[in-house]
Amino acid sequence: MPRLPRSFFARPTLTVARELLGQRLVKVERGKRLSGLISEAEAYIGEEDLACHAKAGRTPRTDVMYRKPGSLYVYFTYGMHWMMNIVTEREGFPAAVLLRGMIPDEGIATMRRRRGRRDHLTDGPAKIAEAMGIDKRWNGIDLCDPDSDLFIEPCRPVPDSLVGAAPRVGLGGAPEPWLSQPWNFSITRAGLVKWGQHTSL
DNA sequence: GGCCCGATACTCT
DNA sequence: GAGTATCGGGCCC
Repeated sequence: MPRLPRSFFARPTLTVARELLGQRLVKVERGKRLSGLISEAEAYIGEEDLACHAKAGRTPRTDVMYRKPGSLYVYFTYGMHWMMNIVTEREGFPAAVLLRGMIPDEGIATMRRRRGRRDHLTDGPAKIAEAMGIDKRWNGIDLCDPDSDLFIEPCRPVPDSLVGAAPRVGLGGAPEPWLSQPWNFSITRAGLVKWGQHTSL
């Protein structure tokens, strides 16, 4: 199975976030594939970015952000939700892309079961993690290791005309300019239609 | 569709 | 002890 190589993630985080749109997130469970196309991704870049967890430096939680690109950073928030991020740039520099939206494709019945048969399967970061069965056990795994059961498969590129950039979501009181940086990338609603996808997004 | 709010436990101060 | 890169239910359009 083809998977995006480390060289894809070892680039500027904004580039990686933008280019992750339209790529396929795949998890193999007991030989069965769960997958979806990434529709929204958000960049967090370095200790200077005061919206980034690494603003507090290297701690037990943020340690993975300093590791090699292509590592998975999974963290827990609001007392109940897991979030998936992919580490970017060079080893030693803390940056990552948060996966915020996905168009479900393979294994939808499994995702629906995990999501309690709710309609909105993967239109939010915690929903993706729940539908894909990702929790702390997956923190630190390497998506570029040919043996890992989680990876990004190259798929259809999304043209710029179908992509929007916006401020990042849920940052609350983060100071400027970080609060307003347009570091959230998504396939627009019109773009989703053009893609022929019909989802709850 | 929208707004409001409570749940819930981990992380760092 | 405060804050949190969210979600879903209740309610009202």
